[in-house]
Amino acid sequence: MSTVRVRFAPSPTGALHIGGVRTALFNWLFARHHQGTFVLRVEDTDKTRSTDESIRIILDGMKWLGMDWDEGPFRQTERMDIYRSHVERLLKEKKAYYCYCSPEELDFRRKEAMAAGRPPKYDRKCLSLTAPVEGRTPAVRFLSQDDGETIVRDLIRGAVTFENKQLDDLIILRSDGLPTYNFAVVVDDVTMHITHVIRGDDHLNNTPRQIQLYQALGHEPPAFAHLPMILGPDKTKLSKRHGATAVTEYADLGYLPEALVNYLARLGWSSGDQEIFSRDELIAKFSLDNVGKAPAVFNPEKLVWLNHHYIQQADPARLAGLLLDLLRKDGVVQAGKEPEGAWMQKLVSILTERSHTLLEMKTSSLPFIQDDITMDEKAKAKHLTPEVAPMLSELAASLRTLEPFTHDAVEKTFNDLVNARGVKLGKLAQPVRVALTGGTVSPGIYDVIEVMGRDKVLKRIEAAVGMIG
RNA sequence: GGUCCCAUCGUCUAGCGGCCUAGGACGCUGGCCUCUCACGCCGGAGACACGGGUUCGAUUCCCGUUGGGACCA
Repeated sequence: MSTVRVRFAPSPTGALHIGGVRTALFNWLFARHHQGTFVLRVEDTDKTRSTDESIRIILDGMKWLGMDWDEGPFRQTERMDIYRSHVERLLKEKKAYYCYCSPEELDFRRKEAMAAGRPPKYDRKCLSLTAPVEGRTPAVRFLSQDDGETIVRDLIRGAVTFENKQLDDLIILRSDGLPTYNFAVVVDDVTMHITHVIRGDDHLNNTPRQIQLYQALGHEPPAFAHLPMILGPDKTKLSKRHGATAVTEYADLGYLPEALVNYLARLGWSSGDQEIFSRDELIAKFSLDNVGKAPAVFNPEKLVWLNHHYIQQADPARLAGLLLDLLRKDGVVQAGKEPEGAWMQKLVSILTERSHTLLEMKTSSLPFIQDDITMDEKAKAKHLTPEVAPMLSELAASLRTLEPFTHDAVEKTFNDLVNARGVKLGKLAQPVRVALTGGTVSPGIYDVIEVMGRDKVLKRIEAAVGMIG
């Protein structure tokens, strides 16, 4: 079997989109599974909408997700000579012809055809031309077959048949000298020796034309695999109005790349009942045979669940680093004045369990990092009442001299205190929690006290007592 | 409008003629655990779009209908 060569070919006209990432992922997994080559190609012929900034964002997104490429990134704008020489060849072989029709004329005739109930297909007016039309720059059209049918043998859909008479002579080179999408793709895939074209479903209708181009160019078409689309909750094509759709946004929202990869892999692909896949498992188990045909709705809740799972699995040192990045970004922590690494890891370890995203973790870390807390008035009214003040004072007194200042020792202090007073633990723990964090939700109170440290703890309990005053 | 694709719980999916009174996961929900919130554990509700065939037997094969999507303009 020949070596597998696949490609991902995004247009740099904006952010790296979730749908695009899934396509990239399946190509990447396919390549890695078969120990093949993964080519990255930037389809930037649309000069008005393509930007270098977009290219950078796309490459960053790929790197963030751990999808490395073996060749490229190639840019179509650097390959114009290649497209033109292929156009020349087709013209010479009479497989293409110049077309001088203006957009207005084409539009008029199209409407005319439709009004007459005929398919709006190019009428080959210019095919019979023997001399150039004065004062006009021609486009080049591909002379397609009008008899028989073209069959797309798709690895996911099976054989899909198109009648050739439905296909019209597509423009391969525009009058401004730029190749059209369908032509550039074919030339690129031929010259880059792509063996498997794995792409979105939205290109299935383009495929028969492309197959004809392969044939005209004298090349065997690659294998095709058309992936089902990813839809928004309203079952239409995923787009901006569905919320976050760019990979970078997920990074900013506090998602781990492995969570996004795992989630995207399971969108349209499955391996029995398994939900959690490591990168290596994905590579080992990925197969086009297990890709579904139906479009999939993007479900943010399941992504959150996976993210939570991967946060639990992640190395605390790594999480501490990511958390620090977020804190720095918000200006909560200044560069050069970061808390000690070991302490950050301890903090992370008590926050991990209830963090579904890094953003959540950042929020819950604030009482431990900042000098001041934001007091939730409702929590204060409910828990910081006059009758708990003496108990809080007593606790502060005990904690002032407690050695060692650890989870277990703090626990003993709490137990002694509530036993002596004959109250339930919650009667003490909740007021302390509110005093220390400003709210009613936090990790276990002994953990909170140990990690927060004696100074902050005493200061805040005393402040709470003062507030009850 | 034409062409093409698709159709299992709300969502992601398993199922490739009998193992299915349809399995798993997210979400929802009842309970347990418990210093709060989570986590975790145990339980529950919840789907084969419809109609014809084929077959001893259809979620599974074929046809049609309906519904959704994409592409071309």
